[in-house]
Amino acid sequence: MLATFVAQKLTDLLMGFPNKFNATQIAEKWYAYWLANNYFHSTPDSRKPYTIVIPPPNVTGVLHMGHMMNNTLQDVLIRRARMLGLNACWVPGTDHASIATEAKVVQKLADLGVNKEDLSREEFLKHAWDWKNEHGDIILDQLKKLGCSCDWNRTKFTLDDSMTASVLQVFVDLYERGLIFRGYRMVNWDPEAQTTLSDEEVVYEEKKGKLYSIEYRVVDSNETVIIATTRPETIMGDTAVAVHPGDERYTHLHGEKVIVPIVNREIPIITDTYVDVEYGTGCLKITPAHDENDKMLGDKHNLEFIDIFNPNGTLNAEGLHYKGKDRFDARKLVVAELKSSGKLLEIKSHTHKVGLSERTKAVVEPRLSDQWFLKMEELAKPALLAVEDGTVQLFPKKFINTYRHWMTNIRDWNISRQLWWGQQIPAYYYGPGKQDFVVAITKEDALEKARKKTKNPSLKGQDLRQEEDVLDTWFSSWLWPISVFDGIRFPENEEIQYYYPTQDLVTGPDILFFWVARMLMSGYSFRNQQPFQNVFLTGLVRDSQGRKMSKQLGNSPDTLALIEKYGADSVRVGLLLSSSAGNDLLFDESLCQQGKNFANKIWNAHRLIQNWEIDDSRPQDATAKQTLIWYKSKFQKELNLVNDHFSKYRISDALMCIYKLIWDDFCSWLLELIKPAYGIPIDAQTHAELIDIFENNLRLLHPFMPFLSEELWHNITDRTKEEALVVSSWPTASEIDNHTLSVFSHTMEMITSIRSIRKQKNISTKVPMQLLETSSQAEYYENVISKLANINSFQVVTDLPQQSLPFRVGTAAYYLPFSVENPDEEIAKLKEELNYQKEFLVIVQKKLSNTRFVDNAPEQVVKIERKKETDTIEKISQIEQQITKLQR
RNA sequence: GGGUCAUUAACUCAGUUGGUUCAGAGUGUCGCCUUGACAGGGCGGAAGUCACUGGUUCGAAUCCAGUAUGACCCACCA
Repeated sequence: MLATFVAQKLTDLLMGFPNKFNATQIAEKWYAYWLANNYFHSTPDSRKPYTIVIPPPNVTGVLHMGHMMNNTLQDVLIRRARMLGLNACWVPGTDHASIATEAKVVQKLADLGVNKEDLSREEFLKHAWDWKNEHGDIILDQLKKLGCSCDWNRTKFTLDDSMTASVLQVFVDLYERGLIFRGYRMVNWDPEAQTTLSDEEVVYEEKKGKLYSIEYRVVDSNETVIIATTRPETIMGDTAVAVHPGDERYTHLHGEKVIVPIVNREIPIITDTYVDVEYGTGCLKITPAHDENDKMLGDKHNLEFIDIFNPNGTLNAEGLHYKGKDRFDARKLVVAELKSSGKLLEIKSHTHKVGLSERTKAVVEPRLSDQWFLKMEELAKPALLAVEDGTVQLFPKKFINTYRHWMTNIRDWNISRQLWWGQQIPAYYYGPGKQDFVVAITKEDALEKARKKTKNPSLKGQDLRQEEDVLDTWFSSWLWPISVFDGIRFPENEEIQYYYPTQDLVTGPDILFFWVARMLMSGYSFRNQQPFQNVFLTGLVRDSQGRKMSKQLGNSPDTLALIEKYGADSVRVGLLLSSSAGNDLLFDESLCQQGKNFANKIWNAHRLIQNWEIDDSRPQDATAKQTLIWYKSKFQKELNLVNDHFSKYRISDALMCIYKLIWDDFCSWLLELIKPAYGIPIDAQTHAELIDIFENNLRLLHPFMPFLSEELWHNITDRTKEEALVVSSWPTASEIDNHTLSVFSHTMEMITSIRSIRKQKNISTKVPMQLLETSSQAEYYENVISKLANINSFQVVTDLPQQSLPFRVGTAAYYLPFSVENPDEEIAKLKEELNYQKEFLVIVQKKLSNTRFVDNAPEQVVKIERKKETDTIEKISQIEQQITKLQR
């Protein structure tokens, strides 16, 4: 026994194809080969382009599950497009991610004992670029491990000179169109990164907090009013107390003043219908500098604005003796002071939503400040229309509603950030304050403009001060599909004309507004055309318990370890098997195992084909010939399905079709039928056709499992053919032989039924099969049944055998002549089935005797019902005969 | 508070215009098999009141209304 085993293993080794393979080796080998042959590189030519721009991952990023999902999908699409003969171009790149990267660099410097404040802008940026040059390509290298076939020669970075040039051009252009302006507004302030954030960069989380009731004494009176607040530390910034004008409890206090505790400032009681009478005491403190709604009231009632915070979230001089304390420490201290002075009446627990900075997780502070804004309303119009009229299609469609809602309620975009890592805003101040400025791409242009504007030709370069702020990261990425082809600086260049608009965009719904919507706006604004035709929105990758993957929970698998363990092909399959468009996917590692099993199955099928001994002199085996004819049609049928799935972005359905085609139809049916008896060589004709078929399987498989398919493509034969699978062609559709398909399918069902009876009755010998000559019959392939169901003869009989085991496929009845050991049991079974059929007949006949059905239902449907009726009657008669036989 | 989507087998999900014997797939599970590609395998089986309640219809997993549960989006009341 051991000897045979060892002999087998030796044979394997000699043949060069052991029953296992090294996925990592294969991946490295072929990725290098593809790169060496420049297969991923695209230049404009006479073919139709198929373009995808990658959603640029942050340079700070490492490959997480979301990236893997996303980029696998893009790679599947781009590889298939390449095989379809399109000029496939996948533009890769990274995003400079200003806040995230700056935070990383600040942290790194801090670890070295260096404060950002001690560095000049230039010195800091040098550190930042060093960091980028060292770490920026990590994620791109990881994408290569996954097999992504990006055109790496085109790799872009949102802070590249060419990209920055586009950004500046756009800024100046929008400014000149009157869409960019400076404004003193309430913005979201991240006290940790010490910058503003756009509304989209604020994430709200439900937090348990406290609601404090504080007593304010009315001036020259013993009366008090009670206000409720979640932020008692902001009382230093209070400049009014508001009540509803119709609230009778406070009518007598209109026009009076109250004293703010601790600061002892007198502030007016104002009336405004904004105040909710029902809520709390109906009395509201107003802190115009630290709350959006309070600012609105402050503007309306001409209230004083008192800003009590420093940019880092500590209190400034307005905070009196709490000056320098952090806002949360100050809160505790203020509460303590109020408590000791008896002004604090009540503390209730209270859950409310708190805005957090998406990048730093710091609690966002509403803060009044001078910032740059972009007016969005006009820009949004064509972008909304494009989605509504179908010029741009969203998959899945459900996102259209969300999109519309956002686009019709769009607010101005705060585009300035108080950071250094990013594009510095090209605005130049020439006066003492920030009132007088010009906007220009270069300092020279700015100087010229400033001279004209001031009518002062002696103005010098050093009189200009460039705006310190940089632009929001998204202000460069919203131009991505245009700027990667230099389409803004050089609108007529060949590249942009050829590649734009791109075809598909694959990204997560979380950046639908951040990015997708804005790209649409910039596309229409700067090229009068949509930037892409289809947007495929993937779901979130969750863990098997449905939880979001996050660092805190530690439930996000190490992606590189997964690739290492299962191989990139298997991980891709694992991800894709469970990813329907737009729905979140619950990732379980077992899916990768399933992918690996599939890879192994294919590997071994190839090994079988490869190791067969071939006999040139033998004529083609009839069963094999028959089976090959069937498989070719089956393949065509599935190919059509796969193409259809692709057109609807049902990528996992497409993969499942291929999975079943290869595993079930190819391996379980075709190979089993073609396989000659042990020791007999295969005929050359069959083998050659088999290789053709296997190659076609590999073509279908390639977009999903690029590495393994490429490896087998080169292993399987040395005939002349396309040089590599990656640049070979996707199978083309051809005729389907429906007759063969249906006969084969009937045959397969018969085989399954016979096997089932064999299992039940524990029959392992060869048996004959009988059928009544009077019975209606379907076509089937005897040789196939003989081989796979161990049937040795097919007898047509005039009378039902006395003792037999019947089975039925459709309406065709067949019998295995066996003595029935326990007729009663069989009769009982048959009677049960008889009852079912009779009941079914009643239902069908009831339907058919209903004139409303016959009159209203489409003819085809009625016809089908009539067929059901005749079929069922025939079945009933068969079963009754079988019962009668057994009863004798 | 406003809105969107979902709920189908143990799990993850399909189910297209309401109509095919429509209740499906993959995984898992159970039983049997195993020296000739693959135990990461083969063969066969079991498994669901389509969330619930009504309605429309000749006919509902599918359409409508309501309820429950969950997810997400938007806006936020101190």
